[in-house]
Amino acid sequence: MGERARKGTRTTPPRTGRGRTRDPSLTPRALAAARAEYGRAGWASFTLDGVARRAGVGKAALYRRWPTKERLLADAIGEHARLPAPADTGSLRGDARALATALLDHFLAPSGWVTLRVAVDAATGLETFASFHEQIVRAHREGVADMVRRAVERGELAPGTDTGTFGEALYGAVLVHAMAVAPRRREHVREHAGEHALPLADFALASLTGGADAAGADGSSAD
Amino acid sequence: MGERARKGTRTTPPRTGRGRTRDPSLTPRALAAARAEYGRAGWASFTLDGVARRAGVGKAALYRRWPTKERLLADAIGEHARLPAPADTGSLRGDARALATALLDHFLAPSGWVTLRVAVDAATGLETFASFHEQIVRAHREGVADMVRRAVERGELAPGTDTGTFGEALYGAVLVHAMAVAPRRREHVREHAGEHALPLADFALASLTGGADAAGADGSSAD
Amino acid sequence: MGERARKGTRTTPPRTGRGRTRDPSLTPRALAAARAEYGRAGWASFTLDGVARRAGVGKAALYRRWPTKERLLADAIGEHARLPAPADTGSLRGDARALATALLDHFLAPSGWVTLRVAVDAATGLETFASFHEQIVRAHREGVADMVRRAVERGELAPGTDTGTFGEALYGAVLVHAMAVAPRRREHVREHAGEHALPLADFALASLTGGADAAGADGSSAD
Amino acid sequence: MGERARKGTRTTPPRTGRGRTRDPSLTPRALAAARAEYGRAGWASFTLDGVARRAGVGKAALYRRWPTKERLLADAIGEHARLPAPADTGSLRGDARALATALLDHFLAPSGWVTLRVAVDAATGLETFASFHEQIVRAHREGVADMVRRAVERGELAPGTDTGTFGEALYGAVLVHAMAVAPRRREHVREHAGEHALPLADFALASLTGGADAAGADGSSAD
DNA sequence: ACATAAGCGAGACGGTACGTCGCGTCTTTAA
DNA sequence: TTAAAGACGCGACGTACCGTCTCGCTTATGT
Repeated sequence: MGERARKGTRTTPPRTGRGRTRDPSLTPRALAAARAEYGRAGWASFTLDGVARRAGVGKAALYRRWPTKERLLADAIGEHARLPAPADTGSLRGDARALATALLDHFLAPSGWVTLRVAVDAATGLETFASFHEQIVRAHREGVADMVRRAVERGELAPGTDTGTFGEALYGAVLVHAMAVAPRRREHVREHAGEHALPLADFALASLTGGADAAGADGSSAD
Repeated sequence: MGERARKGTRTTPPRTGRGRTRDPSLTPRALAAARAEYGRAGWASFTLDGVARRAGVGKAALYRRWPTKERLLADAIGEHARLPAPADTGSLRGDARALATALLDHFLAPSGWVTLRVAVDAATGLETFASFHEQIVRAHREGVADMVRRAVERGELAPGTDTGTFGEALYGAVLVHAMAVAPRRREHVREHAGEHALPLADFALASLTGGADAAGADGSSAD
Repeated sequence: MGERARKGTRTTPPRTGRGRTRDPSLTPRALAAARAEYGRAGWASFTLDGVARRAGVGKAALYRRWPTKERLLADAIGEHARLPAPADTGSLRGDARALATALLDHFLAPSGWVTLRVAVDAATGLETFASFHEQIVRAHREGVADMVRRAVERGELAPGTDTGTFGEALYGAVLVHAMAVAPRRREHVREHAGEHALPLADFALASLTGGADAAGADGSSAD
Repeated sequence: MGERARKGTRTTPPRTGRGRTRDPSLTPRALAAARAEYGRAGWASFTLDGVARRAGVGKAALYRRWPTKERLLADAIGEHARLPAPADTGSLRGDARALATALLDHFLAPSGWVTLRVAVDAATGLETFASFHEQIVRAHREGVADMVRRAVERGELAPGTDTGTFGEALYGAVLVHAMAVAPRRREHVREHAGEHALPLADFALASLTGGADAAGADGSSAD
């Protein structure tokens, strides 16, 4: 998924075969230049002209690969501009804790705000971000659904357990927690992401398991 | 606090007397225009020319009051971007449900995205938004703490209950829920904010209270 | 007419009074820079970026005054980018010869081709040049009509003489004569514009007056 | 001359043998596309990308045949932008009228403006159009000379009649007449080219025949 | 027959200029 | 002195062409 997904953020490289092939060395050069420019003084110094000049590349070549400045930066800043998906650790609690830790690490990474920004723009309804919006929704909806399905198969949860609210609470708690971190403490907290994430995961789990019989009857997933 | 704080951010506050007096209606007009422009599409669409045009004001008048774009926005947002704070409804459940409903309504309101955008910008670490960052933290931290304190006083919760994670889960769940709403359904969901907010509040409460008395009666399927 | 007409080629400087007045020193600076850039290597080296840089001026200031590169150049190259109109010399022959000489000088001037180019574009039907088209038509139609009217009043021509064909023949002959001059000889011919123009004027006059008094004394057929 | 000259403008003409032979249909396709693009809005709209696209041809194929844009245009125009030459109708008046009609039709034709545009560019002094310039000169000079020579042989004109000014007046009058036609009337006027051309031809003839004895004596060459 | 070599449409490449827009400042007239 | 209006120098934006350079393919020879 990593490879394929990353490709997806760039423009259609459909390659029917016709025409000169895109220089494969150009993309990483551009990304490196983008990181360098961004690193100089943040978004304000992040100029496409600057990136192109530094990379020794034409602006057109950049626009051929990324539709907007933001998407270039997201790609440059990396893999992390994509919401983490749950992994299978063998137990529901393990899955939830791992997911919460990964999410917290993601949001606190230097590149994390790109995700947030794009998420907000996507939610705003800008047509450009429509597809990204779906990705976000799926990340916390289908992703969590899988996690819960595995738990049900293991017998950890009763069938029919509501997954929507659980996912929202889990992702949301981590998100708000990350946003509440003072800027200068972000790096420190990130290094101890696990410790911060544990209570968040456990809080969500407590409601899911402890309150299963109470809240499970109504399968209403408000949408 | 509003008055004092707002004045403080502007330049040379009073005037000794000579010459034309500053138009007192200009400042609020400019702030309203700033909010409108920012809400349109975020920082990218937040243009001083645009604000001046919309407010029917000269750019010089803006620079006479705020030293930078950022400060104008911070001042503009300070008033209306305040996250809803819990109210006292007489019961913890009532407080939580009211808060969740108010939050959801807030995030889904046309102006609600200003909060999110600024939150993101604040999380970015821009110095300009440092003060705003604190406000957000307080909103979900101290605000919820008050709510929980009241519940403890009522005997609904045991003393020493953890409030931080509860607040993060509650605010976060509502936030993610709002972000997951498809753009064209925002208005509709907002009109039924209560139905959507209930499961979110109850989910967070279940974990807090142990899930014993989680709301089972309502099988309301929002939407 | 010169002053007013030249102003007309620039964008509406209507000046209601509000706002900063346009820097009056900027226009001549820009025109000088335009001439310099154009002189470097002709149209190919005539770049708006270059003009702006050389003049120490923003591109926007240029676009505020001239709608297109071509119009800037036309203005820069000068007064001569406007078709000469007949003057009153006291006799029809004098008028015609003066007009032919002025026209030939105009077309052979370094700036003359701008007139031609715009004339062609205007004739093509491009909306932009619609008004310019009218000016050209008037120049050889009404202008010549005045000249003929004066001749009729003097008794040099019979009333009701056809002026349209005369004007077309006169302007056209000069135009084609100018176009036929080899590029490297343009300057030289221009210095002897009178000698070249005389036969052209006389030829047209001969047809108009019946050829009875065509100039025989100076039999110069230029080149 | 057409064949030889055209070949000369292209690069390395022949081919020893090896490799795929050049597509003989490509050159005319490219030239037609070039004319179409140039006719659209002149040099400004004359784009190699556009020519290639319209002709369904790769840019490299164009550069393989013509070293520069200018040379391609010159070649493209060389064929069709040729000014009409006088035909032998049996009488001077018939020749002149036929020529004027053909010229007017030419200038009013959708492709006619190519002649004008190139004429202007040629007059500009661009080296590229030097050869085209000569062609224009010959068209109205040698062509008309032939016409007059025939008239002299028929006894319609006295030997030694000045032909240069006559040609310039005739070609020029038609040219200016065509340029003065309002864009939306071009088609209509073109359908009645004969009626419009008659007075122009007759005007020039009147001067030539009526004023022959007055203006014919001089053989002086100014310059 | 089959390698060799050129031609072909397509289109990516590094550049340069385009015309527009926003910044933060400055300058005008009117109140 | 403040206000609205708007011009100013600057510089980034995203687009379009330039002339060059691969691509994968098609066509013609020469072996």
